[in-house]
Amino acid sequence: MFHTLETRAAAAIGARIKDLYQIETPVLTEQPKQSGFGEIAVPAAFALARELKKAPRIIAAEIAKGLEIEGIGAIEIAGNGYLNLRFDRAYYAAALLDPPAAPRARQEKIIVEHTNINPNKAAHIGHLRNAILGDTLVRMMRAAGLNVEVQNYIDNTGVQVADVAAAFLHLEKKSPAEVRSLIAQTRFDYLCWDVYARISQYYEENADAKKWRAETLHAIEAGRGAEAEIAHLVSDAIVHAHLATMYRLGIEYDVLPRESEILHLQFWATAFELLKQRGAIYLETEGKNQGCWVMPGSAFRDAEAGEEDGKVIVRSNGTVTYVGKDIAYQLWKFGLLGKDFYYRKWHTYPDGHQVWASTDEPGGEAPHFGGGSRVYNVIDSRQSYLQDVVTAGLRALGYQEQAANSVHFSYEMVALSPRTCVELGVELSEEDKRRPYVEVSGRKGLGVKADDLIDKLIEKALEEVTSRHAAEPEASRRRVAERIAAGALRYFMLKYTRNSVIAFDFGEALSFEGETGPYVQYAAVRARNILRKLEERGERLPDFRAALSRQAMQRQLANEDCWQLLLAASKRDAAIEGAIQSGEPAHVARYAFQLAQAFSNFYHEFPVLSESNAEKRTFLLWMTDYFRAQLERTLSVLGIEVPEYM
RNA sequence: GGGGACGUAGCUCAGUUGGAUAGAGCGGUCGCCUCCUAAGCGACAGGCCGGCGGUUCAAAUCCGCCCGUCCCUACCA
Repeated sequence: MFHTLETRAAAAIGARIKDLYQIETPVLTEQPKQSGFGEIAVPAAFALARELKKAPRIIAAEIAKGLEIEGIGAIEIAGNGYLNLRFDRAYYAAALLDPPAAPRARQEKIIVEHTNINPNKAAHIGHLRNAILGDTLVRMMRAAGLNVEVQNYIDNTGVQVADVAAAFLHLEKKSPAEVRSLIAQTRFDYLCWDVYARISQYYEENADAKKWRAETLHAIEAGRGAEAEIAHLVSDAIVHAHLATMYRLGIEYDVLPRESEILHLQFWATAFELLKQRGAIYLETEGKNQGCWVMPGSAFRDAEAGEEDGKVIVRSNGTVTYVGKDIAYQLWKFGLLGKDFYYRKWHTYPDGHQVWASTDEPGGEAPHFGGGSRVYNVIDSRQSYLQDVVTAGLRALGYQEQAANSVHFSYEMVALSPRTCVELGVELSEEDKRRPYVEVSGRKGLGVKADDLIDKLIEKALEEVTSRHAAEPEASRRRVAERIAAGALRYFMLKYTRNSVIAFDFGEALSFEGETGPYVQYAAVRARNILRKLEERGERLPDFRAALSRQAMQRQLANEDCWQLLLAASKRDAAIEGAIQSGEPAHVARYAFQLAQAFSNFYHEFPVLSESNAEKRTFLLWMTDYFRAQLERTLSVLGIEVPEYM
């Protein structure tokens, strides 16, 4: 409703300005610094002052004179020329009594690719940031009525998988059958974590062993031999492990496009032809890139950079780089490749949602994937260079619109605080100890595994729950602890804006107080508790629309505190809309925290159930129920569930 | 060398397209559970918004230079 009034006021003032001065200008609105100034501030007069050569205050007065806007109670001129708008409180509250309108559904498809973890070891905290950001972006857009498809790209034929396959074969001396039984009998993603670190170190000490990598990659591509078999076993098992890890945080996918099919279905060959035909890449005949197909640097860098190197797309031995495959994949996402995958069912989530994986074998019914009009690639900022190359590929092929609709949804890495490294038993150099953070390294096995962190959070949450609710059955306490843990973790990853490096610290991640997920959950639980207590006393929630007249709302909302609280609670949709605009999930997290703070204030200031004035009590019950609904609706966009109790 | 990000309270971070007195959490000090759960609430302390210059009625925000930290700059992904 806030958003509606905001839009309406901006439009009305814009029309007014056009009438008065024949100037068409978008009218910006902002929030007054002080609540006493009203609900919306419009600084439009300042921009007009120069053009009209008049004092802003005079312009503001001209605009305001006789202007009436539905739902706006008063328009005031303040400061050097602000227009401050005050809502008609009763009008506003009456509008909030109506159930929220369903967001207008739009059919054009938006594709979000996230998670995208190499399937060769357990997921770590850096992967969690990616998946949580991506999943929250999806939830934000779906809440706004957009049609979103979630893709998780599986690089199951890449170097990292090859390394682990080679390690099992050559270092661990395991047959495919033995790997199969390891998968069945061990914590396989954790085992691979160590195996990958081991072979990475082995490669460093035995340079000639690196031929295993090339051999294995070759075998995988040909689909033959023990190497290929182990590689498939490893990547499939790890993908299942990753999906299970992410599901603990409520993260689901629609489709898993896999690199093996990009290879087998000749996606690259098709893209290669296109790129050659349209001159997007050229065969280098001299210099260090001789014999390679190269995209010129001018395609993806500023012209000023000039003589910079191009990017190799096809190596001199004829194999395609990762970026090349990524260009083919990006073309497919936009439906520009002229080819499609086949699909098979990969996994059915407990809630019934089906996730599909690509396959090269025709057959069976499957939904239609890909063919989006806008694509978000959630990938960390270190890969912005490669993402620029992918987008440049689209542009070079003449797909300007799709290039413009390719969004690299970038974010900074999750590193480890020096203190956390010490806690993990990692030896740090004197230099590293002075650094603000230490980078995670899969090759060194340095990092915090996602499932370990989640387990740790659950354990701590369970202690807290048990200390408060010892009488509840263990299974129930555990379920509550799991929700608190997931809420804490998701909020922790979302509270930072995207371009802030997170120096992961156990102390901060394990906190349940202050600006955290559990704080917001606690507010929602308390709101529910008031309503539950009401029922326990044999009462029911009144029909608020019948019980609260305009006059009653007018009386109750004359209380400034009540009005400010209601206003804060009503801004949920505006907050989400703003977060989509700015591409910043952290803004939703921040709003959730502010909403919870507002409710906590309400909770302390107004004892709802013991209120003796009947009208006020009904009003407070309505406020409670409204807060509850808004808290739940906001938390669900963050992917955070409300525990039964806390 | 080139490209990019960042520098705001002791610590971790917000700060909308330049706008009214720069905010939050943690940590610190002091209060508040006979009352819908204290994972909560209130109060206090804490700032040359890295530095210098410029643009403007107005700069933490835009521009230039400098200092500092980090990332990228592969025929790895």
